[in-house]
Amino acid sequence: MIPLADRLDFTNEQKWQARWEAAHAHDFDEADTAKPVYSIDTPPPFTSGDLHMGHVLSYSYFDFVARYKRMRGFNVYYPQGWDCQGFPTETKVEAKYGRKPPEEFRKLCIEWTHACIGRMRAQMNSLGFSPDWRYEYRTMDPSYHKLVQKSILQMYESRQIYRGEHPVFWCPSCQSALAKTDTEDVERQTQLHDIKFQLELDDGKEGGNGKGNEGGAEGGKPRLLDIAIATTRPELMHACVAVLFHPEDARYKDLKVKSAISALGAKVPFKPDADVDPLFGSGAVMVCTFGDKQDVVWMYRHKLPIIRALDERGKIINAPAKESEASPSASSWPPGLLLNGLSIFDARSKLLERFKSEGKLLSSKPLTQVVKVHDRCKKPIELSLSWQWFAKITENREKIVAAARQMRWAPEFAISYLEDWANFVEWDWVISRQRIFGTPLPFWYCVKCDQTVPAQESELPVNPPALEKKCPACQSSLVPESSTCDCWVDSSITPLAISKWGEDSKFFKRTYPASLRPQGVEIVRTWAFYTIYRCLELTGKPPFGELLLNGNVLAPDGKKMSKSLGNIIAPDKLLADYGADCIRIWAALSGAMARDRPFSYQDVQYAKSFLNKLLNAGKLVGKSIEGYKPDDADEKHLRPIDKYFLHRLNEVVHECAVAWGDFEFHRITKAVQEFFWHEFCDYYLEYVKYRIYAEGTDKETQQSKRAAQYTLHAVYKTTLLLLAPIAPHSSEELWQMFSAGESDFISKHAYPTPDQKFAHEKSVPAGQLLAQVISAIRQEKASRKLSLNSPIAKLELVLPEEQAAHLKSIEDEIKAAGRVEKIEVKEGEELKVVFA
RNA sequence: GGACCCGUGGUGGAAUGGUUAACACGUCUGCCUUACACGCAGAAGACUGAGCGUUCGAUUCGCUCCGGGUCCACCA
Repeated sequence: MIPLADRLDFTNEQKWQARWEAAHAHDFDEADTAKPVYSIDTPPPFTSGDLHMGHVLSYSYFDFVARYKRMRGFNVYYPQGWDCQGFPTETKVEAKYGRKPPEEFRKLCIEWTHACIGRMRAQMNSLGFSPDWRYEYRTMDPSYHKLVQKSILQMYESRQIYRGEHPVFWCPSCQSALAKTDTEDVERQTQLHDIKFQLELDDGKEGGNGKGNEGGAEGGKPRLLDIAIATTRPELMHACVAVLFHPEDARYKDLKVKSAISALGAKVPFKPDADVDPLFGSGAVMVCTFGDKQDVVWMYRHKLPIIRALDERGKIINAPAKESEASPSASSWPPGLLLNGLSIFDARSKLLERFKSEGKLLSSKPLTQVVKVHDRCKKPIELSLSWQWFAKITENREKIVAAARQMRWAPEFAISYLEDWANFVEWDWVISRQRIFGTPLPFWYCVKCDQTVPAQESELPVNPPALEKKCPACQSSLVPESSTCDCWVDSSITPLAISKWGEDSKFFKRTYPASLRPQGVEIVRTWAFYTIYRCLELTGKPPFGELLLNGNVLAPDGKKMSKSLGNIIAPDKLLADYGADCIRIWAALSGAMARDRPFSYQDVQYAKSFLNKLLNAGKLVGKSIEGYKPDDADEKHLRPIDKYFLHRLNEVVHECAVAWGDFEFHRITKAVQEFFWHEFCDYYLEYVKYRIYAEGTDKETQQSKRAAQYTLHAVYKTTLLLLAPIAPHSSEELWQMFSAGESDFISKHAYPTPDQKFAHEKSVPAGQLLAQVISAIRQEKASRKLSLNSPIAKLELVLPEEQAAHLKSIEDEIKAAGRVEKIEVKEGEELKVVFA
């Protein structure tokens, strides 16, 4: 018997982590082709340098699963990667080193990221996570770039990826494209102007003077109807490409309109659209390219033409420079109105003045609106057209949803996030970013031939700006693509990366699709959606069997953890205060899936108490079974109460088996804890002490002792096995009591499964009666303020006849655990104890 | 504004179409009983967010409302 520590000592955890690593206890066994493979497509965390509690929660989840599956005989493939590239790193590196040329900057980003990974990997190890680090990957590695580029080329080949013009956020002041994260919302005061447009009606009637008065009948002109259009951006008027109204708007829905005529005389379509707010202004809205994001939505939806209204400096362009150049659709551009080259502000006042003089400015009133500004320069941003790369998600939405439905989602409702997104998505996925620290897009362009030249597969990984190329057709120099991939392009092929897609077909066949994809519920629309799409396109097969979704960890106050609120819980601090197993038990107890839960110190504290209990009970059990070798022959001498506890143990084993199937970690933990602590420790250990401590050498005493040892051994050992995936360090430490040596890890043993031989249904009434009697005695002692070990000379036990039948089999336990010398039974309605 | 999730003793959270609704923390009262005071025993504390409906019966099913959260969109 290896001596156990007096107190819970979680510094032992590092010892076990080192031993597991040295013994390769969690390695995927590539050579073993007999065992079924269970592969986990773990989320590569963004390499910020620190794990947060959300990571701790979700990574604990699938570490439980990995450890459990290993114990169930699976060959578990559990790699861990890192999502390295992206804007936050660029920001931090720039803040530290300032702006640098791209190559140098990228090197600094890589260096920075390696340092971050080092810290995060150490944190993962101290939490006892058990990935197979031999398969570690980083999205910034050349080998990963190669894979991403290969996937891009294949999707380009199959026409899933194309280049097109697309509006992006643009800062006219800094002259740079921005990601959404570069923007912030600012509330400001502006003017809302009602401007007169006209509708050209096509209802057989004829209009008169074009002023909208009905019923006139002069000449063959179409009838015109005046309407008001509300806008805060009159300077974009020349880019007006449509006027929309709500389909149920009674003012417009029954009109037969040929076209709308803008205040600048352009004829544009007049169409219904459900996104128009009929209560705003006149209920008619002009669509310009691009006043705001809604305009972009409408532009795609109604296939409207694009007129660039502003250049990269935010100056007006594409308005007629001379009167003779009035746009073709404008039947009557106002004479002398020259806007090109003016700033937004100047153009606006010039136009408003003009409209006012023409009577087209119907009203102006103040409006509070929220505008997007560049977070650095605080200047309002514009949407600007630029060449970008796209992936065709809109035409594949049904396919993606169908594939998602083939997978099992835990919990089920989480699939609705994906379905909603698929139904809602308005335009294709923009996969290019004008950033430096990202996977380069492997393309060149020939300006002369107007053609796109993809990289050769043999050239991968490739950074186009670093490789000069000639056009295969005309031999002129190609222009390299300098954009990089959106980070989701990298992470949406993790199931392919880990399964060595395109490199090792045998390995791929064994590990793809991944058995499990664990992830946060908030990235179903991105990570899950894009992964399903891309992997489906690239392999023809859905990427995973089931998905396990986790929610977010909130601060103890129920709010989102944030630096500004100062309510962040740091994993390192918790680790120092409680150790990994307590944190893991906390995670298991937070197991309400895909739901947010506040962090709870109570849970960690409770976990600590429980592990302490487990240790102390282990000391008693260890002492009690010292020198005992389990022997099935002892089963013959089991007392009814032994059978009852083996029966209960078996029920708990069964409950755990069911709960594992549903990833209900809290049920597993709760079931084991309650049984072990409040049944086994609080009752059984007290029942058997008299047998364990018995000195008698007679056969009967020895048999009874051995039967108790048999039961203690079975319950304690099984409990450790049940907990091993959740609290691996503590169970490993305590397992030494049963183990053959240091390399006999608990994780190498089979997870308990229900065993019919322990199903002692008949022992249940006696077991329950004993608990009731002991509880009644304790209650009586408490009410008399007696200590629990105070002896009772004579106990009067009142109980109904049907219960009395079971009394005989538990009399010894009542006497021993209750310190009762003599029992006198009386018949009565309900159970009662009297101290005589 | 849209979709989804949640609303149970002071706190965190289980469970079930049917007698007194787990468990933990906290509180109160005893007890240092030879594994454990990070413990043991006992006690108090909940009309299960509000209102309808289905049902013999609902906390559990349906609807409405109120409150909280997450993701998305955000306004001419």
